[in-house]
Amino acid sequence: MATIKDVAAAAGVSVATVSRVINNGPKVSDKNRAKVKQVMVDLGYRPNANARALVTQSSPTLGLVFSELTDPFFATLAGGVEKIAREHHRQLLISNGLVSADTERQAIETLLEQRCEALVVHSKALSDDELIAYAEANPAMVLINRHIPQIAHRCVWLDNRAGGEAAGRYLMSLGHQKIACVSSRYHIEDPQLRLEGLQQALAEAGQPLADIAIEHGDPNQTGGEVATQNLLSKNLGATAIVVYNDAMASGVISVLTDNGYRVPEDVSVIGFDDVLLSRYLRPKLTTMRYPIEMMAMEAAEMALSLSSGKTVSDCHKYVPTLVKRDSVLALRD
Amino acid sequence: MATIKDVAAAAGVSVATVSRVINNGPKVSDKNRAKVKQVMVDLGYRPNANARALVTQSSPTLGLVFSELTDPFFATLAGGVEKIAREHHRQLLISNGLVSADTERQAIETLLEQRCEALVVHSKALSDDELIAYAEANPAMVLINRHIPQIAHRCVWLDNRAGGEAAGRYLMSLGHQKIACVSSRYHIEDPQLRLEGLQQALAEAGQPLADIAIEHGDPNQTGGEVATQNLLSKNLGATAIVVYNDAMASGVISVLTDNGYRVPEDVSVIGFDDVLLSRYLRPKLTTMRYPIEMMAMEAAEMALSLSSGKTVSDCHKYVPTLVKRDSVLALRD
DNA sequence: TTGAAAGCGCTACCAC
DNA sequence: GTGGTAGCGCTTTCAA
Repeated sequence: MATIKDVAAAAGVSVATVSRVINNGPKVSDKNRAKVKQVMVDLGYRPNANARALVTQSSPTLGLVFSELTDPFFATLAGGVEKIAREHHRQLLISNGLVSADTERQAIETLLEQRCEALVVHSKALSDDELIAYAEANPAMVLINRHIPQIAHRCVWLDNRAGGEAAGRYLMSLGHQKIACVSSRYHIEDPQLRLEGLQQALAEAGQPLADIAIEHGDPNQTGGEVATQNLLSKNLGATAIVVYNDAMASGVISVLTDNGYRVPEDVSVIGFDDVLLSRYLRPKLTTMRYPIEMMAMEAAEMALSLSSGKTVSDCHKYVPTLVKRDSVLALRD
Repeated sequence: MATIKDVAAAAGVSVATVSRVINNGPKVSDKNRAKVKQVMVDLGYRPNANARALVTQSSPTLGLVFSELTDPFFATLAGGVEKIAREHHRQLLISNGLVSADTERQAIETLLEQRCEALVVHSKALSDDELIAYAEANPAMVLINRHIPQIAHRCVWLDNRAGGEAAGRYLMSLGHQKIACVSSRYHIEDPQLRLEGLQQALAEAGQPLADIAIEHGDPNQTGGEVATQNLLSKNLGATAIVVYNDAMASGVISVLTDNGYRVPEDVSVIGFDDVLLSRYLRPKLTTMRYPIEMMAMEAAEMALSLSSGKTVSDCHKYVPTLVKRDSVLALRD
């Protein structure tokens, strides 16, 4: 592959001049500029990004650590980050953290070795302390979907508890009194927070959630199916079910339907996330919207701002909003 | 950030020795090795990947050019590539081609500037000639979802035509005679090929697809809905509909249901792709499986093999397979 | 087993 | 406007 020297030699100018042309620098005669450009094309010259990064001490690259590209939720997250990277003409480097502490650490380290100028990290496995240390050592690193008070200004997060509360309040406002919950033991804190929010809302209204009304499952369709079967066998007589996420909710609806319950006429179901899926389900799923794409975009913008030395505001909390579709029925007006 | 010189100085050895330790090279005394390792930790030293890439003339990086992360189909593609990259301890660099010739070219150029050691490219907008030129200039570049005869050994592709044929044959084998098709004008050739396959299968059986039975729409749920409304207004009396992809099929089913047609009792529907969605739909969607993850994994493996000078076999054609679920009814046994 | 030094391709400074 | 050149952080000879 041709180097800058080859171009300089072929064009009969110095490497300095070629460099100026590459970088659209000033002070190059039109004649030389044209000539150099022509030679670059003829030789198929392509500047070496690594050499550039080495000498400028930074590469126009945005690193992203997260887990499962295949999961629609994470795909949307990645899509948001990619969009911002593209707008800013930055390369996107992706490392999978696999939701394990070792792998997440490894993923961050690799990206740091690449000298990415900015970093968006989705970490659920690393400790607060370790992330704080990373954040302090790397000014252009932003956390997404995580809230650590000491570095709050570097965290873009969702108030899961408020989401759980809102779901509970909404159902109660429609007259639901017997409410059940399909939660998850997914090894992150989100399910627990959503459940706590729900419990608090119900407790405040004097109709607390019975322990027996809570069922756990894997955070996917099958998990929702299994949990619902368990729930049904308890014969609770719930009129509404609050579910950890939309994927589980699809399983919930499926098992309810198979067992002769109509949704929402007999049982209302409310999901969480508002991934694409929720619009494909029948009935269309009422759910708490997790504005993950918007959050990912903000995280990426923040990281890029920080890398250029700008300061950012110190609160990036998002609150889930209710998306009313067809899976919840009003028991009264 | 500490450099190799800092480490060498602090450890009282030369940079050459430090380099040997970094690369697990031989010929370093245990004493020095331990000492250097300790110093690296103390200083928070992290090798500069750019400097390394510069001197070794290659970086352990796999580049991927494709379009929409958010689309489940592409997310699965990216997931497959990511998996292989991870297994081989390669970084993943992603560039969005946006299905436009200029952007796709730009995306490839950027990746080439990074001196990626291998490249997987999903291009629908660039011409055969241009891609052939790229492939010849870059031995470790592999195309996915595209078949160019001159560089067939570098193409991992799906026989869309065979998929259309198989769908048609299947429906006819179940006794369907009035078959309609919801296709797409998406600016790539896939829809056309699938339609041609279908037409051929029907023609061979002497029951050709009427022009009037073909409706086009955007390749998404809404497109499927609109196309189906148009189809219904023609009053064709079709007993089965072959749809371009699963997302459209969801729209097809939805409009059919809203208009009082039961699926599959009144009308059978068959999709294409077998994305996650097809299992969430009710009825579960019968569809032609596009083994995109497997294909993406093969493409990534191939690119990596090529980059290390290995040769690869010269045929990487995949054929869609029928996945029987619940949206197709047999009119006879 | 160790170190000195050349050089990867480029940018940016300084001199002209 | 232009060119010479130091040096970014690292690997890899070659000598010792």
